[in-house]
Amino acid sequence: MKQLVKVFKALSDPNRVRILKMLEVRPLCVCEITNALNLASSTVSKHLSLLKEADLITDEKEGKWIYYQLNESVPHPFGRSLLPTIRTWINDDEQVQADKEQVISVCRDEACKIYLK
Amino acid sequence: MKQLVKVFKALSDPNRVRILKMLEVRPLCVCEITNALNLASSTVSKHLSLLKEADLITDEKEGKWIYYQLNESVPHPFGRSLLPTIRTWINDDEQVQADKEQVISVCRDEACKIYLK
DNA sequence: CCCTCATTTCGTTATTTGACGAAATGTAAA
DNA sequence: TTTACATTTCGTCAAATAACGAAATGAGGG
Repeated sequence: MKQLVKVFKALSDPNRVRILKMLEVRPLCVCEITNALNLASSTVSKHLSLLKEADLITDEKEGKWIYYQLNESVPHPFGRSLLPTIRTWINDDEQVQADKEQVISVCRDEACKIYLK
Repeated sequence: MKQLVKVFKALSDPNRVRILKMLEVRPLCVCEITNALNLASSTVSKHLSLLKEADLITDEKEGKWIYYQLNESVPHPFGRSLLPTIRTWINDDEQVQADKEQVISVCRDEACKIYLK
């Protein structure tokens, strides 16, 4: 029960859903997500840690960056069922579409400097 | 997006999950649920209205009582997908099992007076 | 070894949430 | 038409949440 509720809580914030939908495109570093969501990086970091706590995403260090991605092997049935399902949801949402297009088109190096300006 | 988040929020509280799992057994009136959860009836009423707002349950007047039940025809894909899935989840949870057993065994008329004592 | 920069942690603040009890509402039975 | 009782609404309070900026941490390049 605790774990199930943790998963639903993780999914019950629009910014975290946006993050998940962006991660459907490819793994992203914090600064790319920060750039897209237009939030403080500390806020994005918190969102990511909640998603990670719910085992919905994983992180991987790569040099200076930490890449977050959808968890390919979620240890509980909730995420194993939900992640593929969510992939089919709200793909017609304007915000989600814009987020994904940005993720596809924007150069990471630039994105990671812009938001600090 | 708003609707999806509303559904996940509705599902992100253990008492509301318990309610949904109990409703898998049969429709229930507020006092039965109140009795099982051991909360104030006003609190239960609030939980039910959130679940109803998310279109996960429906209510139906029957004399003095209002029966709540799982929504048989949820108007959005989220609930249509989630309700059957949740039915397969946390059935080994002790609390959920106890709740369901109580729902099965307890006489409604008694349940509805007991909690007011 | 410094400097830069990505990320996290911490402290603060405003808002939301979950709980309660009291009061209001509505219906059925006496 | 009272009375009883199921349910909802309202006001309040404590705890959780989401946001921020500042400071701490960690890794790479000069």
